[in-house]
Amino acid sequence: MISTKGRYALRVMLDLAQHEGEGAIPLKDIAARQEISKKYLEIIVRELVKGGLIRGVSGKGGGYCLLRKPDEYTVGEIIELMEGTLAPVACLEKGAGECPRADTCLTLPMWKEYHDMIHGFFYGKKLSDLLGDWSPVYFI
Amino acid sequence: MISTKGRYALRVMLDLAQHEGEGAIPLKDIAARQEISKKYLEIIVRELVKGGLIRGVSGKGGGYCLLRKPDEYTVGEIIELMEGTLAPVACLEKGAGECPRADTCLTLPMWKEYHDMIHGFFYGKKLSDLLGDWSPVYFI
DNA sequence: TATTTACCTACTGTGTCAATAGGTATTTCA
DNA sequence: TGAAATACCTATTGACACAGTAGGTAAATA
Repeated sequence: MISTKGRYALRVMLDLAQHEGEGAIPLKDIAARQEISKKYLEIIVRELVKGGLIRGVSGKGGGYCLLRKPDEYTVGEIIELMEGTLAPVACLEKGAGECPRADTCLTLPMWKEYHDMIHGFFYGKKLSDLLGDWSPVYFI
Repeated sequence: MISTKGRYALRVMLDLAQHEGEGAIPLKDIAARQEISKKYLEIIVRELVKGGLIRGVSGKGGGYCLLRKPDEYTVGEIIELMEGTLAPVACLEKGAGECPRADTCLTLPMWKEYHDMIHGFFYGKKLSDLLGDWSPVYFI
């Protein structure tokens, strides 16, 4: 299961994308639209800021805004930042030492294949791919 | 992350598959080969028995055995039995009521796609697919 | 200077994970 | 018939993460 942190973070990013160009978006508004506790969202956006995905603007008229265009974010980087890892098993985590059973483990190849698949899935999706009702731009 | 229950259950099933035709395999032997606490494995095999995947034989000379051929098990049914669900989000769990935000949720379609993908991955893999060093059968 | 916002530290209840402990029931074999 | 080996069962536990809540400080604007 993807935790609420990962799922809420994605919804925050989408909310910011939907209000792109409107300046800093206050968390209060995001919390109201998304029907998520503002207090809890504070924790989530703080991690997004620390992770370099968004920017916070203090003071009156402040809020949060994207640092890139929606098509320059992948869903993978958002989810992975919040979840810590996309690895399905500990031995595939970055920085994990080689498991002593690795040579004979019958399941490891499958976990690798699975990991590659979900990694490809999430990193192959852009934030903009999830924005549904946008006005398409036609290249003439 | 897939829990140890799911991963250990898979290894137990593979161990049983590797010793198919040798009668009941005592848990003690499986625990020794897999280097997993026998006490903890007891919990896992009990669920496998209750789930109808394996059979237990009490008494001296007893143990556990598969109820089907290794190519008649999918990895999916094993993992799903142990994990409870393969759904990545609560609103996609079997028996979950429709989320009130479902109509406007920008992320739901992606979670559905993700769910379908991992479901297909695990249910498309047979237990026998993970057995490495088997003698291939050539169809002439 | 008042207001609005982000930003920060700390705390908490709940539940799951990953086992462990200590038994009882069942079957086989000598 | 009794000892041994096995499955089967209930209960307990420590650690940790999850999903928040509470109550503040700092910064910017009008």
